Amino acid sequence: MDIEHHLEQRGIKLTAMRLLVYQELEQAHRPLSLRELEDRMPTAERSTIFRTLTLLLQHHLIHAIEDGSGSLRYEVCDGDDECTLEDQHIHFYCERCHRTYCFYDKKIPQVSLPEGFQMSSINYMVKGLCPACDKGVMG
Amino acid sequence: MDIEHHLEQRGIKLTAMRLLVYQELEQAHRPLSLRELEDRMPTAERSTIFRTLTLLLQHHLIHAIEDGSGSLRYEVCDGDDECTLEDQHIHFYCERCHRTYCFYDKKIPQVSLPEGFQMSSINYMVKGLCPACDKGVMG
DNA sequence: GTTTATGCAAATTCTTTGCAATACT
DNA sequence: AGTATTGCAAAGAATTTGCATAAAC
Repeated sequence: MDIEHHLEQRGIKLTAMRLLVYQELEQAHRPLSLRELEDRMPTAERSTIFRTLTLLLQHHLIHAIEDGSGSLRYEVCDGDDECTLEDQHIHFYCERCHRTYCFYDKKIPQVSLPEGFQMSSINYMVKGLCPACDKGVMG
Repeated sequence: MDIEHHLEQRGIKLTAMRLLVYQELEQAHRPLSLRELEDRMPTAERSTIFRTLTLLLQHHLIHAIEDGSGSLRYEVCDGDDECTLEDQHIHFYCERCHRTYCFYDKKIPQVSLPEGFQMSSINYMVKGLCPACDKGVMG
C-alpha cells in the first residue's frame, strides 16, 4: 500500500515521524502500545508518538483497542481504505503472556442497537490462554 | 437476590464494606469506575474499594469491562449464579457524554476460536453516540 | 516569517502496594 | 492473641499537556 499517498490524500502532511509510526504498526502484525512503539523507535519521543497516534486515529488510519493490559494498543486498519465497521476483526488477549492476537479472518458479528444509538466502532475482545500458555499450564 | 448468602456461600466473609460496594454496583444498573464508587461512598477508602473489587472479581461476583474511558468499570454479574460466558451482554459507550450503557437483552454473539485458544471472557463494546447526545449534535 | 511539528519536562489520572491501625473471632 | 480487614499515604504506570526549540513551506 502506498502509505505516503494514503496519508496525503487526507490532507495529512507526511513527516518522517508519521511514516515511521505507521510503518511500525503495519509491520508489527499485532496491536502495539505506546510503550512498545517507544521501544521500537529509540529516536522518537513519547509525546510525539502519542500525538502522531492521536492524529492517525482522528483520520481513521489506525484504531485503538483495549485488551485489559492496562494500556491502549494501536493497529493499522484493515484494507486499503479507512476503517469500516464491517472489516473489524476480533482480538484475543492472553492473560498469561499478555500478548494480543489478531484473528484477521474472524470478523466481528454485528448486533442491532436500540433506537437512537449511533455506532462508530466496535471492540470484540476475547480473553483467556493462548495455545503456548495453555500448554504450559497443563505441564 | 440474597447477597449475604451469595457471598458467604463462596467463603467470603461479608463485611460492611463488601456489602456496600456490591450494593452500589447492583443499584447503579450500569458499570461504575473506581472513581465513581468513591464518589458514591464518601466513607470508604479508595484502596479498600479497590481491594474489595479485586476480591469480588476473583470470585466471579462482578466483572470488569473496558469502555475506553481510560478507567475500568465494574458491574455485577447477570443472573443468580456466577458469570458464564453466555450470559454476558454487550455494552455501549457514548463518546460524548462518556456514559456506559448495558444492553441486557443483547447477548454477545459467540465466535469460534482457532485451535488451542482457551476463552475465559469476552468484551463486546460498541462506541458511538447515545440518543441524547446524538440529538444534541444535530442541533 | 509564519505556521506546523517535535522534544523535553512535568502534570494529571488511574491503579496498585506497604505498612500501621483497627476490628473481628 | 491471632488473623483478616481497613485507612492512609505514597509508589508505579500510562496518558496527556505547556512551552520552547526546530523544521517546513
